[in-house]
Amino acid sequence: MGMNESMKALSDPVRRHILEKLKAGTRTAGEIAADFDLSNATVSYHLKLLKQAGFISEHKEKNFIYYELNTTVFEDILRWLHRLGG
Amino acid sequence: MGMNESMKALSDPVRRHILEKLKAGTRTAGEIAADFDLSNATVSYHLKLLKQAGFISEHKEKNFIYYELNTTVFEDILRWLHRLGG
DNA sequence: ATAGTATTTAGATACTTTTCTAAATAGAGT
DNA sequence: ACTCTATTTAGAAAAGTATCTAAATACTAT
Repeated sequence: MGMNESMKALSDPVRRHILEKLKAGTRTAGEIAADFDLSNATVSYHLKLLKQAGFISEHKEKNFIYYELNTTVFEDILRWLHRLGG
Repeated sequence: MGMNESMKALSDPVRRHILEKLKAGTRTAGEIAADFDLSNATVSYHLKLLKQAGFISEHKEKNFIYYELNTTVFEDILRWLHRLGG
């Protein structure tokens, strides 16, 4: 975690779209992948980066992996942006 | 401009540092470059990206180019972050 | 045990970004 | 006009990121 990892994570449109989707509620990896014209492997890679940056967390259930949004991480970024231009 | 350009611009630590420096007041390209262990050409490249994304603006005076922070661009990003996690 | 589904990991390739050096531009002062 | 300083642009090399396909893992259900 840290500012750099967070900002890098948010710098890709696919990853921002994933977060927006998860804002509406928990989703499985497959449901998330279905939104994109990308292989599941690629979406899995993006999920991994978001998870590493702390934006999402996962839990297994049956043979699905559910992802959910983790809002606490946004605070540092918001603080930084507010200090600069908010 | 647009979300993608803004986020990409903020995704690099050098560029974030430049914005922080400019928060304290207008600076010339040279003064900004002096903060980094990078060539002036490289810093100039980062300034160009920040300018294109609308985060900074420039004006010439003698043979210096002064850069200054442009806070209005932060609003879209703040809105997006607030909607998601704020 | 086997077969099927969901997802990730590995390795390769293509693309993008960052950085450098050298050359170009522009303006200031002599 | 010439020289000096400030800065940018061009082109190339290096590093980093996104993507794919194929193989691996893990769990379910028969």
